[in-house]
Amino acid sequence: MEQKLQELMTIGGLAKEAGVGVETVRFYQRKGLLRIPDRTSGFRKYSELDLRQIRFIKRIQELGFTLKDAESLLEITFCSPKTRPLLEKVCNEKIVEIEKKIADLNGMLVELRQFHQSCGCEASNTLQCSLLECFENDWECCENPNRRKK
Amino acid sequence: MEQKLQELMTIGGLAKEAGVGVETVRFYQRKGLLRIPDRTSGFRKYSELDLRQIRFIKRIQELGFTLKDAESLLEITFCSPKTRPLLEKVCNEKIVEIEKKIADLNGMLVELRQFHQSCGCEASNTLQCSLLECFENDWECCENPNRRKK
DNA sequence: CTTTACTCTGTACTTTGGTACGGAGTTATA
DNA sequence: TATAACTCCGTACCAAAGTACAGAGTAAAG
Repeated sequence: MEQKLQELMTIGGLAKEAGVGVETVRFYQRKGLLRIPDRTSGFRKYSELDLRQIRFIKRIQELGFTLKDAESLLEITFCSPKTRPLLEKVCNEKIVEIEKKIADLNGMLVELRQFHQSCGCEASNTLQCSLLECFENDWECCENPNRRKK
Repeated sequence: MEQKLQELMTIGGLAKEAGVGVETVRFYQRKGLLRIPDRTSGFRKYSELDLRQIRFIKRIQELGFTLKDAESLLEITFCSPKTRPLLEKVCNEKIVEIEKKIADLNGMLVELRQFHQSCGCEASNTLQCSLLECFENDWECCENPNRRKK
């Protein structure tokens, strides 16, 4: 553990490395997502750990989670036997959540592809159909020349 | 087209039918997402079309679009050959976006499941490892006793 | 005919995830 | 040493998508 050799970053350096704004770093600190840093003559000093943590947060965010989620994931700092029950719970919740999200997105994808094929792209050369109607008629309005199913 | 027979709804009725709040209807009107309704003695009167339109908006929203997207989709009232290129573009962008999101989430799921098995559950009786490290080390930190791969 | 339920307008407030700004102090470069 | 570039703090602001409220008018039921 050679943390003495580690040169500390200023907030601007950290922000640049992490690809976020300086204000964002301070915002994360206010939100409790970053530990309160040491200071040298008033200036915040950050270590590699803080950088990794911001990257972790950004990663979590990209996956569609909120900062609150990121916070709870960061709370699972160590998975020792003591923290395991909580950890397992949070993990399970997260897994279920992600599975649901994926299912939802797959549903959307199916619908969008249908729309793209039937209305937006290949079909409907001269045929006019309203998008509103397409939705309501399960996208059968365009492909099917004798529409008006109801 | 028997629009004369159609009995018009009041804003509350519309909102209830559409499953949204009264304020939401007025908000949509302000935003230009609903046409300006006729009035009888000051009260807004809505038709079936307005109801269908709100349902459309809600559906679009569920599919991960914003109100702005909904607006632009509503502008594409007809998918004629003329509007098709734009429509196709919007669709494609959305599809790519969703596909990327799903891929990311699947990655996350794999990671979380791995973590759950190796750290959060069966394994790691006395071993301590941080979630942060697990992420960074492609989850080899826990299963593999001789970790520190780099 | 009164009371309750609804509607009207306009403005203000909410949450999430940041951005921007003003006026001061500090550090690094020329 | 001067000057640019950075940092400090607190506050205010932004967009999205609503939600809430005050004070007024209207409509429908008993």
